[in-house]
Amino acid sequence: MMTIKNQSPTRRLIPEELVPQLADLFSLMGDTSRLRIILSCLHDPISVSDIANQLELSQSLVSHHLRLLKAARMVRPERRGKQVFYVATDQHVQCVIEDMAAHVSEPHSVEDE
Amino acid sequence: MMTIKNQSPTRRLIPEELVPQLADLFSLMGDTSRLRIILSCLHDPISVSDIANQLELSQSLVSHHLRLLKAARMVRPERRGKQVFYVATDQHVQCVIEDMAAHVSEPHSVEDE
DNA sequence: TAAACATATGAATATGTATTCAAGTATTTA
DNA sequence: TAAATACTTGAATACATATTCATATGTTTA
Repeated sequence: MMTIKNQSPTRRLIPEELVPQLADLFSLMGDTSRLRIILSCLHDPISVSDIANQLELSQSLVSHHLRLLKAARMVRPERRGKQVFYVATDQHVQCVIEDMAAHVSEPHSVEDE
Repeated sequence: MMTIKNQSPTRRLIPEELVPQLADLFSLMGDTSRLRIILSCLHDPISVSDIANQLELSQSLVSHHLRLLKAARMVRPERRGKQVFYVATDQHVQCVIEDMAAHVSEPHSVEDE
């Protein structure tokens, strides 16, 4: 049998005091409206009204969500004249989403759902 | 003003129909008790009562949470006699958590919080 | 079999929060 | 300057859900 690389070097322990912070971030991503908003400004800056139009959400709602996302440093605002453009702060969020998508795509038997 | 939808040729890695599923998963990880439970059974199978003792949560609460995590295929049960051991189904969840931890550790100025 | 142990589940509650509406602030334009 | 545009914010509400308690189910042991 082939030797399998032990995963211990890649294992990173999550310190207990980080858990609430992490949970807050996951919670933010746990709302479909907010997750769509995150996806909208993941790669390129986009204005609030463009997000609202694209996702068919009220501007007020988008703004409320962006405030939370901004507070969690998941997005960063950038004013351009009358408009405010938002963009994801770093690439980690994108990685998080892609990893989760990989989890969803993981094969599984039909009986365990 | 501008009502053009889909105006940018953004590469959408995440298909729209996947969003609700992803949001559900993130939502599950967005609760501190549940996130701790996930971390408890991330690497090795652990019994319900051991999780409850370790995290100082009631057995009932742990069981309720495990039911949701199991339904989302984030953990998998395995009976051993009277006890039921739970373990994470795949490594993607671990990656998700580590990516998010990296986001938290990302350097940032103190004024934007 | 009954008793014990381990886990699961249903109902009730209390707390949180997504969304809407109305009003406010900021920036540009006439 | 006032008006128009773009966004923000506070309050109210409707809905979701984390937790507890009591009870049920499943498994082993006496």
